[in-house]
Parts: sequence; structure tokens; C-alpha cells
Amino acid sequence: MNTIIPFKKLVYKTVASIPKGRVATYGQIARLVGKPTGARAVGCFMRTNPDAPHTPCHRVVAWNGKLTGYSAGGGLVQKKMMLENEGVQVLRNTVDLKKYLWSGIV
DNA sequence: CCCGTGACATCGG
DNA sequence: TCCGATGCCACGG
Repeated sequence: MNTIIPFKKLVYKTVASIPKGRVATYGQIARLVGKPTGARAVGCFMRTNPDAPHTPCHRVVAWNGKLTGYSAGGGLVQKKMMLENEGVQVLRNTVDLKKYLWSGIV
């Protein structure tokens, strides 16, 4: 869909589609955009392009529910606080994917 | 234009 | 069960 937009923007759009109180993995995002193996690229976009307030990268975690890097604020600490603020319980930088994993379907 | 890098994911020993 | 190594993608210099 929409196709004329760069892969990067597509990822941002997908991440921005994650409902509040839910989280998604980098692999999940990559798969939704059509790059099941581009999980790395997804994280790369967040890191190189901190669209921060425009892209809720704090709702994106690793395949294990583990909160990985964060280029903004105080790092993972800030990220963790934002998730908890949205209703997602975070234990030691780890969220319960069984409860909060986004299905990809809004 | 070519090389290096990185916030992941998966497999093997 | 835990640890290490590899593959993939796109961006930046």
C-alpha cells in the first residue's frame, strides 16, 4: 500500500499504529512492513532518526519483551516509565508479551 | 559509489 | 540450559 513512501516512513507509520497499552516487537514491525528479516533495520530507523514524539518507539521491544535501547530522555528508564504510564507493567526492562503483545490488527 | 554500523532474530554446539 | 556466531535490512559518511 502506498508505496511511494520510503520504507522508513512505513515503519514509523506502523509503529504509530500501535494502540496505547500494547507493545510490539521489532520483528513484528518488520514483518508487517514486508521485511520479516529486517528487524534490525527497524531498530536502526529509531536510532538514526529519533522521530521521538512522532514515533512511539517506546512501544517497540525486542522479540523477548525486553526493552532495548532508547536514544531519547534518560534511555531505557524513560522508556520503561512511559510504558508503565500507559498501563503496561514493566519488570526490569521486560514486558509481558503474552499480555501486551500487539496483534498488528487495529 | 563503496564501506561500516546497529535499539534484532534464529540456529548450533 | 547457556553462550557464541551469522544473516538480514537500510542509513550515514
